[in-house]
Amino acid sequence: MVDTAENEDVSRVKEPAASGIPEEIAASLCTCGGIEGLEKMLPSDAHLERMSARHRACADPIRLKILLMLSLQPLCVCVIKAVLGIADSKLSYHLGVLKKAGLIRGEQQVNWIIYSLTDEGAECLD
Amino acid sequence: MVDTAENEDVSRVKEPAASGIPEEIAASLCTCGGIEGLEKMLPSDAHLERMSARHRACADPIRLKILLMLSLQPLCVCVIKAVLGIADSKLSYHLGVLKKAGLIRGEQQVNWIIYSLTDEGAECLD
DNA sequence: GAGGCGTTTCAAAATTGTTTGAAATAGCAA
DNA sequence: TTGCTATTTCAAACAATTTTGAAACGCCTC
Repeated sequence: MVDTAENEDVSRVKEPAASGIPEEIAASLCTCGGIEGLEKMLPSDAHLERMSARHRACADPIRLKILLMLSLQPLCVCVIKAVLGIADSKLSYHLGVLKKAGLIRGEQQVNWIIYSLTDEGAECLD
Repeated sequence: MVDTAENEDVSRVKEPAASGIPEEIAASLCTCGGIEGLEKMLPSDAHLERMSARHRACADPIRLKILLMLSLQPLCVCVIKAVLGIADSKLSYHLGVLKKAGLIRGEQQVNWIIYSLTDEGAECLD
C-alpha cells in the first residue's frame, strides 16, 4: 500500500460551493463573480414570474393567432371566431388567458366586445 | 310608437360568414381583406407551432434563469445546479426541455457537459 | 316581458407539464 | 476490477392547462 497521506488539496477554485469545475469554465466564471455573481445577476423571483407568465400566455398557437390578428386591428369576438373556427367557449377561454396576462384588453361596445392589443401584447410579437 | 317599418337592411359587410359585425370594425376589416384576409395573413400551422414551442420553453422561471446564466457564458451542469439549488434530475429535465426546443446545446467535455446558448436561445432574451 | 344574440361561466373530462427519488449510464482514477 | 463523480433516464405522483357541452348573463328589439 502506497503512502495514503498524499497531499490532495491541490489548488481549487476560490468558490466555496463549487468543488469539481472544468478549468475553462472556472476561469471565466471568476470574470462574472463566480457562483455568487451568477446568483446576483438573476432578476427577482417576481420579475422572473412575470416574464414566464408572458411566455406562457404566448405558448399556444390559437393565442398567437389572436395576437397576430389583433396586431392588424381591434376585432370583436365574432370576427375572431369566424377566422379561427373554434367553439365559443374555447375562444372565450383563450381570450381570458390573454387578458389575464395583460396582453389584450376587451372593451364593451353596444352589442359586442371589441378586443385590442395592449402595449405589452404588441411587444410579444417582436 | 314610431314607424316600425324603417329601412333596416342598411349596407352590411361584404363578408359571407359574418352576420352581425359592428360597423367600425367592419369598415377597417375591409382594409385588410375581410375575414378571408385575416385568415391568409396568419402564418402556417408549422410556423405557429414553432413560435409557440419557443414560448413554451421560456414559460418557466427555472428555465429563464438557465437561459440568463448561459447568456453570460457557457456553464457546466454542476455550476448551474449550484446557482439554482435544485435536484439533479429536476435540472436535467429543464435542460432537456430547453435543448429539445433548440434554445441551448450541450457539449460533452472530458468529465462534464458544458451547456451554451444557441442563436435561437439568445433571441429569446431580447 | 319574451325572445334572440353575443359572450362568458362552470364543472367534468382529457391532456399536458412538472416534481420526485431511485436506478442507470458513462468516463476516470486507483 | 472497484469505486467515484457527473449527468441522465424512468416511472409514479402530482399539478396545471385545455377542451367540451351545457347553462347563465347582459343587452337589445319586439
